Amino acid sequence: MEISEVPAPARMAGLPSWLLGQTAAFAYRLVSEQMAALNARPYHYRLLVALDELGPASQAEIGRRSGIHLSDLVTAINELADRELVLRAPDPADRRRNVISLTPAGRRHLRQLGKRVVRAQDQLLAPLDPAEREQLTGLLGRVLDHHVRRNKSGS
Amino acid sequence: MEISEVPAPARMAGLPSWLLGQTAAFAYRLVSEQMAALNARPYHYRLLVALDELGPASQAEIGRRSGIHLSDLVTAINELADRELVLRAPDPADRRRNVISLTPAGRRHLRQLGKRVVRAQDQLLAPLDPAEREQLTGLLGRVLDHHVRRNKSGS
DNA sequence: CAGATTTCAGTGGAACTGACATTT
DNA sequence: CAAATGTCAGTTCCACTGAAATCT
Repeated sequence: MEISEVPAPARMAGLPSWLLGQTAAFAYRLVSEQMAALNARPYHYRLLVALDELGPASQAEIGRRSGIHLSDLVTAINELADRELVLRAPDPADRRRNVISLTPAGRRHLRQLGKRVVRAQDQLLAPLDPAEREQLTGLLGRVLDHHVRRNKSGS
Repeated sequence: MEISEVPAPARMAGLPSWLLGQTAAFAYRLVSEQMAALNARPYHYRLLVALDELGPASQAEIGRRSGIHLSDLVTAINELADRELVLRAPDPADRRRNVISLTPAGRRHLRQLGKRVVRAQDQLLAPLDPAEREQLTGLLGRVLDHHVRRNKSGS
């Protein structure tokens, strides 16, 4: 991901959708770079966070919580299970299910990733002071909320 | 693109990078949907805007201006040339080059796309009043600027 | 049987890499 | 020859579809 050096065609530069896309790309890259140092991908962090908040859970539950597609979850869990950061065990109570749980190593990994995510946020928002950072997250949160609610009812 | 219904795991919901990614995804989808009605993709709009600002230009120039990768440009121009929205002609002055130019139909197409892009922005920012919209674009612009400048020198 | 869960194979767009031929 | 240009084939990542097997 080298990302266009943004010659900023005049007509694009003012478009919120374009600004969002470009900024999100930088954000994603910063986070990815931080993760890569621990051989991790953003999906791993999202998954581990969801798992940490849920406790041992089925893949379907993790999918709903993390927003990761079920088919992608399979892959991500495979990757994490191979490194013994999570454990995948059949649920004796419901044999359709796998119960996924964090291992101690997984918990450590999550903490390391967390630190790096924070670092990436700081790099991302470097030009903004704390008040402005809150303004930005506040505005984004409201926009996002609006669309999330619309989509929930629509599905 | 159905997009996760965003169950907003607590630890993600506050992360600017996550908010940006999610919001950008909605923005991208809104723009894409608007374009799809005219059998167009976002790449087409970016390309046509660049071309309109440049006037007849080589593919390399369009790539630099639009931020679209040269190899992707080939495809996008093929698609637009097939519909006679742009014209690809060899440059007599430099036979390595193709000169790409807008046809009248391409210009009309661009105007139609422009209207739809505006509509998408409005859908995107629906929950914000005009002052807040400016705040958001202002903050995003500053963040983006910071990273663009960093990357320009670094390449 | 409907419905949920897990898995797998595959699609599509965006962005990129690498190689190549051609021309300046 | 180095550099620029255009083309093509292929890769990676995210997000998603569709289908199947298994189980409640």
